[in-house]
Amino acid sequence: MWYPDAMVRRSDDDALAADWHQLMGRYQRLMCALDRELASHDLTASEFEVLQQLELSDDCSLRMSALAESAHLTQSALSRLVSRLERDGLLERKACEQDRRSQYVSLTAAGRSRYAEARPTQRKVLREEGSDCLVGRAG
Amino acid sequence: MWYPDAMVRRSDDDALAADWHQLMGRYQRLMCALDRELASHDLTASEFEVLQQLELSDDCSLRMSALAESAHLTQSALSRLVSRLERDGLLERKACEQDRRSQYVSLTAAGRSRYAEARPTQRKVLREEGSDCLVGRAG
DNA sequence: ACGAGTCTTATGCATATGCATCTAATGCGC
DNA sequence: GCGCATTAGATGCATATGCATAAGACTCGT
Repeated sequence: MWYPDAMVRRSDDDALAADWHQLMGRYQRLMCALDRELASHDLTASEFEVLQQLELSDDCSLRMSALAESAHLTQSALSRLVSRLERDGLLERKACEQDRRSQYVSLTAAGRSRYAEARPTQRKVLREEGSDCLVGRAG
Repeated sequence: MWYPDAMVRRSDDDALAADWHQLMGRYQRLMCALDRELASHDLTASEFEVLQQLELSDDCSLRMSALAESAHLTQSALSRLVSRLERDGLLERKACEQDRRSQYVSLTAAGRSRYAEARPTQRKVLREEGSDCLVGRAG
């Protein structure tokens, strides 16, 4: 069945809006719970995510832009977040030889162990708060 | 197959984490796009959501607590958000007769028309940015 | 009727975030 | 080699947010 551009079927749009509404709900609930619980490890959910992406990377090291991409953060948000974690000794910036505009970010030993400590907490929250809204959606 | 509490199957936890990672990505991308586009109507995505929940309510009026719940916002976030929209004349607080702790929030005419103006923009963003990560997930 | 406990909303404070912009470095055409 | 466009990352600024708490209103037991 066909519809002109200017008259997209109302129900399609509304289904999309309903999905988005649901997505917001899941995100807010999980994000708040994670921030609250991870606070005991002095980490926010975003910070944890950055540590995790580094841990999962080949040599625990990524370029800023790649890290921003994989942690779903803005370039500016990542820049500041990395500054915080660097100040706390959890990771370090290293200049890139090939392109002196770029920086490599890598986990320190402290960063790896902080991540190891925090991971069970994060997983517990995901199990407790997210089992009804995450499981089976990995596709 | 059975696993002791302290040793939940690694793959289950990791699947949950992968789902959460994906959820974050979808949320961030859509939220940013919505904020950017809705700015042309002087609205944030959260503000739009509040207007929408009011519009969808029976008499365009809800108690603060109910509104916070249905818009997926913290009580404090909603309180300030409502103050902003009230200052802009898009909605108004009304005292509740039965319980003088409570407030009713209701759309003004300006609020309803602002919502009507903004909705096509929001729907357009959902269609363009969200078609690949929302459709079919309404359940 | 009084007081303890609960609920509803507002607010002080600290902070994370996005956008716009800036600087420095790189690449590309000529 | 020299400009010009592009790219990487840092930062000024304004703002939205969460947590903790405050203040006022309600409830219920005694």
